[in-house]
Amino acid sequence: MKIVFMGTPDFAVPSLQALLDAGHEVCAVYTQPDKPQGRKQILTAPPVKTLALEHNIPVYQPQTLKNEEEQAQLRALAPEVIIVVAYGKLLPKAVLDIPPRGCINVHGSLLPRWRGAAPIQWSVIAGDEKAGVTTMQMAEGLDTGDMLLTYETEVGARETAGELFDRLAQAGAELLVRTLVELDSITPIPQDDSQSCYAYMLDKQMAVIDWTKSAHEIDCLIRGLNPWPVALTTLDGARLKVYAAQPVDGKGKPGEVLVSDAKKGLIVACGAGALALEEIQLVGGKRMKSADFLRGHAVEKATVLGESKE
RNA sequence: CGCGGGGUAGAGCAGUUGGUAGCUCGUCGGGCUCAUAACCCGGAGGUCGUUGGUUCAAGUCCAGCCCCCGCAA
Repeated sequence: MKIVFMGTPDFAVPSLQALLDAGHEVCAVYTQPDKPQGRKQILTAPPVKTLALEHNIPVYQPQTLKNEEEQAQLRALAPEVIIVVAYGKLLPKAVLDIPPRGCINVHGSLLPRWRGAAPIQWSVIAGDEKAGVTTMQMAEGLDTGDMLLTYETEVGARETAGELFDRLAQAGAELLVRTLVELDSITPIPQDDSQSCYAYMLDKQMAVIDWTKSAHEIDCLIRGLNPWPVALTTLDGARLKVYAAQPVDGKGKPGEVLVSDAKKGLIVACGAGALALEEIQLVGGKRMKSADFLRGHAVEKATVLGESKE
């Protein structure tokens, strides 16, 4: 099938690869403009662009698809269908109407739950037992199109958003190829709007751990924010990132250090239960196991995390 | 030249006003114990990121370079 592919981050890469492997004619790839990244602000190409260039596929990186010129160009490519995977831009109706078979989107959640920008992370943060990928026939609106196929999987008790992300990216690619094969026989299912919820973009503010919450809730937050932006708290006023933790038994004032031992690591009380911090990182320092951390940093028992100390 | 922290034994950290490199853990050997992530005794292990400079003498001062990391984007 003659396809225009729109996508940007790592999540979209397996899908594009799968389309190519399946022998589809990807005549163009649309992706976000290169952006400066990292400490040195180096202009970096999105992962999808890199893959496209390797296959000598023309790459377009318009700022917007809302103007007539971009739409005309897209029309000239005459795609049968447009595949959208985490492109990062809303497609105007004029664009949705270009391909005869419409636009098909791969979304990282079990719609209508978690429409929006960061569905996978929110699945983990919310403690959902199941997550998945949905392909849908795109409509105007944010992830509101009729559903085509669904892939469902359990979220591992210790799984991080990053791990789930990788699994779903792969599953999404397979689901996409299957969707195209079965397109004619699939009956689109409208979403039940009353069951929908939104996965807003993650920001650093929500990354701050509220120790009055239960150990389980905090654990989900930590896993959901790994590998980015990573859950935060403070130790004696210094910013401390928590990459991984494990719920354990324990009781105390929320945020209080119950155990600080070079062998047992750090155990911190939560609103309900406690968390054994496994991997942490202090400002400027390297990321390490909490036991390693304690060999070089003295943490008094009864210290309270999350308090800004004078 | 966006701001800032850091590179010292396998790991994590100290190292004061420049003067022969320390701590905790691990590791090896021995001991104790019904037992232990327990305890006791002893040992091994370091070109102090790199290059050059100042000095009688530099991990410690100065300059350049490499690498890691946090913030901001």
